[in-house]
Amino acid sequence: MISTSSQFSNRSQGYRPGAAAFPASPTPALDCRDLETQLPEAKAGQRRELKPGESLFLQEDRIDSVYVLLEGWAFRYQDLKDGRRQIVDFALPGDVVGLNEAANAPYGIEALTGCVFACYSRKSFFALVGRQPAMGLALVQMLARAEARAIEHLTSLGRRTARERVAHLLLELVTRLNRLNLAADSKSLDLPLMLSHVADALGLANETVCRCLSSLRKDGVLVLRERRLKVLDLRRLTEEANLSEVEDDETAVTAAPVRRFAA
Amino acid sequence: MISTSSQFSNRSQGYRPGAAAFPASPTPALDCRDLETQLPEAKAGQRRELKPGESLFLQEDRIDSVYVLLEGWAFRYQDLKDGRRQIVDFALPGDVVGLNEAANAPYGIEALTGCVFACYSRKSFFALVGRQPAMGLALVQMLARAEARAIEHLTSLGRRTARERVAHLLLELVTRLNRLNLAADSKSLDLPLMLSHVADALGLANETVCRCLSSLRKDGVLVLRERRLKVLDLRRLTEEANLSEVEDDETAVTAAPVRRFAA
DNA sequence: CGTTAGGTTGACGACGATCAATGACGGTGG
DNA sequence: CCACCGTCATTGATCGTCGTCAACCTAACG
Repeated sequence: MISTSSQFSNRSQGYRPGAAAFPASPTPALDCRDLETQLPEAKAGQRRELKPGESLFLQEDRIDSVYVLLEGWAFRYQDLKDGRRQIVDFALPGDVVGLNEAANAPYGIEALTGCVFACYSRKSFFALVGRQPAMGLALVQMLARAEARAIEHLTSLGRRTARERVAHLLLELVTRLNRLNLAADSKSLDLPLMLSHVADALGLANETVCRCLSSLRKDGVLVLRERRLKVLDLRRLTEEANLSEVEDDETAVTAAPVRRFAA
Repeated sequence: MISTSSQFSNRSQGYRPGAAAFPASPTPALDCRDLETQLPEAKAGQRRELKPGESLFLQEDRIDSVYVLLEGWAFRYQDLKDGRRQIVDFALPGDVVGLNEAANAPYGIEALTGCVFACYSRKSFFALVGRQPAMGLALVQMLARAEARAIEHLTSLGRRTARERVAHLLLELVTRLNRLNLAADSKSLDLPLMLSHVADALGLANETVCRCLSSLRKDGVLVLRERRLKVLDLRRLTEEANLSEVEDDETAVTAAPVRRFAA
């Protein structure tokens, strides 16, 4: 192989030189976590706390509430009869679960870290959101981003190689965490993921994920160890991810992060 | 080959003997096509007609309208730079596209058959839907079904074998067409799909799809030839599909079809 | 008829799954 | 303190599913 690990610095500089001029973010600087801080009548919303590994609900459970994830990471998954598991997506603070589903959920939700959810009845959730136009807009845009992610995820599983899938998922998570201001800095952040989570999200075996990560490390793209991800070469990572033809500026790592109200 | 076409009848009988007692469908007997028939003020909605292979919009196009598919089949897809294509889902009459997306769509929509769409501005669409509670409910349930399909699709690509994927997709389409009363009978129906569509939807090569279909035919499960699908053994097909742990009754083939208003 | 698009089948190889062994780490109890 | 254990990460060896390449077939059409 080619020696790859000796020249990080010249790569990590200069990513997207033109990106300094990215447009001012048109997204409202709030998300559904702000229901509570914005609207006093939302205070009634009950809390639900989960420890890592606990479930918010199970596949087939009846869902009558809407949950806003306030803190922590969770994931949606679907199990097959033979024990195979597919992780559908990861939920980060500000994400809403239980919104679209009628009657019985076709999937379960499990906490990855300690989680805090705000619980609303469907009716009161919509009433609250409707009370503030900016909140409705934020919700619609959040759902649109979730759908875009779902489609990219589908494309990953259908048409990307193992290495591309791993790169793509990590890039997605870096992007989302940066948007939320949850990254230590824009290149280094904590991911509460085990290999098996990545594998179950990407339709791969643990060993394959491990090999891809080793190989990406060997090539100087990133380092993922002990729940900590360092992106060494963001441009390379973006190339490795093999994004769809046209990638929204919205989803670029450099997008303006959400500014929190009442921090 | 083995002769496969000689014994349909004994198989197609007797599927789910207990299913005669399936509950009365709680779903409202209408979908977004009924916006026009139900609400005179919706007549203003413009039409857009597409021939097979034409695009409603392309990946990256700016979407400002909501489209209700009135007739025909279409599909959403995403392309990678290297030319690989992933079909995200198929749209059937009554489905709505352009609803969730903010700004630029991360995918394109292409007509599979001749298609007729009703076009609404986002605002007027929501205004119309809001005018009739049953319509809002129908819309929410349609979206919930679409999401459930998306998750099953994701699970297919991530965790099902090629044969399972093919069986699963065909079962899904049979189910949807039956619900819409678009099947000649419940076991035989027209699918305007080429091998490449199935392959692109399932993340497989054309040849692999072809082999799976041959093998399913050899095993007496189904016959797909010349755009016509005959399900010979629905129970077997369901097993082959390797459904997720708990399958909603809602999605069973035997579910009550939508009753159309003002046919 | 020739041409083309799509479907079918075979041969072969590659990517990733599986199986297995080992290592690193943290917790627990002696 | 250290042996013991369980969990998870890592690496190697081997195997199988499915992708790729190629040839051929069929039907539609000009």
